[in-house]
Amino acid sequence: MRDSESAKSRKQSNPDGAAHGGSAPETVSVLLPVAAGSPFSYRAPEGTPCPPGTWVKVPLGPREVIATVWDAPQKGEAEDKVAPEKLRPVAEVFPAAPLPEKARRFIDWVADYTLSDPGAVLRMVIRSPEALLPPKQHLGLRITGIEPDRMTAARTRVLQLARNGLVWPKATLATEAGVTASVVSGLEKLGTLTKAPLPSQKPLPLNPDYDHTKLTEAQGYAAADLRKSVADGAFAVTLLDGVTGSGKTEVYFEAIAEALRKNRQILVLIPEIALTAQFLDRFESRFGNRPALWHSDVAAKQRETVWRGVLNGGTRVVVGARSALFLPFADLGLIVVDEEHDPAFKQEDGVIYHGRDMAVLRGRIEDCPVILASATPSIESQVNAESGKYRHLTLPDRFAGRALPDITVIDLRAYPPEKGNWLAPQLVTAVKETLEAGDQALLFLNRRGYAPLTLCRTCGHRFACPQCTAWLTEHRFREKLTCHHCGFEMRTPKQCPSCGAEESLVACGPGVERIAEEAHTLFPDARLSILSSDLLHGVHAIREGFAAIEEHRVDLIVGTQLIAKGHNFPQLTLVGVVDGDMGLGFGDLRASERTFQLLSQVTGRAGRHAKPGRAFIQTHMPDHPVMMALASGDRTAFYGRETNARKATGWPPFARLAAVIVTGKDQRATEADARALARAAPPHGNAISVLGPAPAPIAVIRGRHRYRLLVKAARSAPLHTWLRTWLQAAPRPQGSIRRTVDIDPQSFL
DNA sequence: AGCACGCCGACT
DNA sequence: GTCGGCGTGCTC
Repeated sequence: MRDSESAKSRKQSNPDGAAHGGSAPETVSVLLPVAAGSPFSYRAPEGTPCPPGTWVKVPLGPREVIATVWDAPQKGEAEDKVAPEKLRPVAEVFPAAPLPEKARRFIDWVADYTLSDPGAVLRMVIRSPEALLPPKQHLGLRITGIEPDRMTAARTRVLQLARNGLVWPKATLATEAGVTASVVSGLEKLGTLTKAPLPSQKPLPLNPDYDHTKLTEAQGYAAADLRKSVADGAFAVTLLDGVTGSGKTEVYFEAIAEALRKNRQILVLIPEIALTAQFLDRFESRFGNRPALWHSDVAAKQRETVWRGVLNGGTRVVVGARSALFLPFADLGLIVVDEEHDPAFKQEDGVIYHGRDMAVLRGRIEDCPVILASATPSIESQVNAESGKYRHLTLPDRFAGRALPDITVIDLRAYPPEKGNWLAPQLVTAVKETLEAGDQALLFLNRRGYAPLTLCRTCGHRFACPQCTAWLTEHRFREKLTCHHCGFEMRTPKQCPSCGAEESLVACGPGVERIAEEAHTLFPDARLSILSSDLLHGVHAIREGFAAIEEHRVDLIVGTQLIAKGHNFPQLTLVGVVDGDMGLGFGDLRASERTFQLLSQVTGRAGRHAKPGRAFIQTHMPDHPVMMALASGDRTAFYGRETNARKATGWPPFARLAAVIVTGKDQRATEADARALARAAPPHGNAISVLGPAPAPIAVIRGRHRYRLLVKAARSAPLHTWLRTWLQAAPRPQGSIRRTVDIDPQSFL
């Protein structure tokens, strides 16, 4: 990764943890989970030591907040001057283990790197306040030996169970005895049963040697390499690069096994929570139990258990979304980022960061190995691997010698679909053959809904979002027109709101629902399923959708990118990409890379088991380098070409970018602020250039106008220092205008 | 982040 | 005349 010049000079921790100062009242520096620049000072509680990392509750204005004692400022560092009479005392000291020094340094570095307040980063760490208190002792019931006054049939059944002498959860005892809770309560009142603490739930043991999958020679070689890296224990980044189906997961499981043997903690980051179910199954069959799970959908109670377990070290393995990076690990020994190229690792609001990059940063701070796994690495990681900055392990073959799917590009200009349809004849034939053979086929289109635009045939009225620069997408099943940027929804009207014409509205372009409609007409007997995030709500629905495919309860699947990632479908032998050009149209610097990654991934779904697979990509640009690379399977050539193009034009990873987005309600004021900001840019020679401002591609979102400045810096330039100077020197934004800095922007919307 | 203060538009 | 919208600034 990059250097962050000013972070290096930031505070080192204060190893003895003593608060500074002489005879003055003892104060502690406390970092609050609020956007407040620097830590605040509080009066230290008497008699309770508060070394850095201690979790405390402190008064803040009219309320109390949970916060963390921070390292005292070093000599020469700006000290937080606050009048002694303003000092308020720490309200409470939690008995939990302190936030480890490395986690504190991570917070400081992330704040520094992303130009955020450290408090905003701390807020991402404090995600389960309940976990700071000792776990609640759960009480159950135990038999005492006191005989009840009368015996009944119900009481006999309860006592038969309780006679084993164990402590029973009340509800379990009642259910298993087939009685109501009142029978059990009655016995408790009589003294026959008494409350007793239930044994605490220990994390399930993970056995590094539970199951040894037979590895291929290439896998074994890579696994041995990773095991050694974990055994050494030092920071090193390895790009684990293998085509879809080459068995990357089995390989990094060996690294996890090694870290388990060393009794270290392990963090596995995955891009989407929809992928967890299958991952957990594979993990369990390798290690005998499931790892802890961390993402936004995990229930509060479970989250509390995981957070506490991570802090006290009892939880060994966490699998989670990018937010898991901010868990307070006691002793992290390995980080794995699976599908490291995935755009979902980028957090786009609040503290804006890239999960993969922050994982590498955390690995460096924790001094532990980091594994980046992908079949289609990001250009960034690929370049780092080629330059020797990252170690590079390659798995060339599909597991058990299975061939990659045979990919055919369909030129839509020469072989268009029938009028009003979206599937070219060649693809229709292939689907037909596949279904007749009793196999499954997938039609992929990365667009939700029925149609991305609706217009009136009579007057030309187009349905646009009232608060965004975007057309409304028709969702025919829900009979709604919706905006995918702000969530605006309206019922699909019967008549045109502009000219009043009836039966005049037409859908333009396809979404998955429309492809499903066409597929149903073409293959009326096929069992059809649509997999799209807006039709499957929650982890369970998605899991059920996947299960239906795995168990061959559906024949033909129409899906968005939800289906592209990480799943094995044994009977799936055909993948048809409806629109291979989506995403190539915009002038986004990563358009080619993203398209190549997504289409490699989705076509890789075909034929992962005994049967060979094939894939068809419909395109208007069969000569585009991305299409040529996919058709020929020449990945190396694609990466070479893309890397050279970036180098020649001086774009990342050969330069560094930062975006400043200026947003506001008033278009003119917003544009004026963006221009003023550009004018205020300090001199910077050739190493740093400011592009823009230009209206952002989506010029209005939620009623806020958006202008964008792009800062392009040589890799050696002091980008962060320069940005800070710039933003501090620029005139304060007025009114509702906001400036957001995005370091290493990924999306150009 | 909250939360209060303070300044301008619509109305119980 | 008030109610309440949001812009602004502060919290040790």
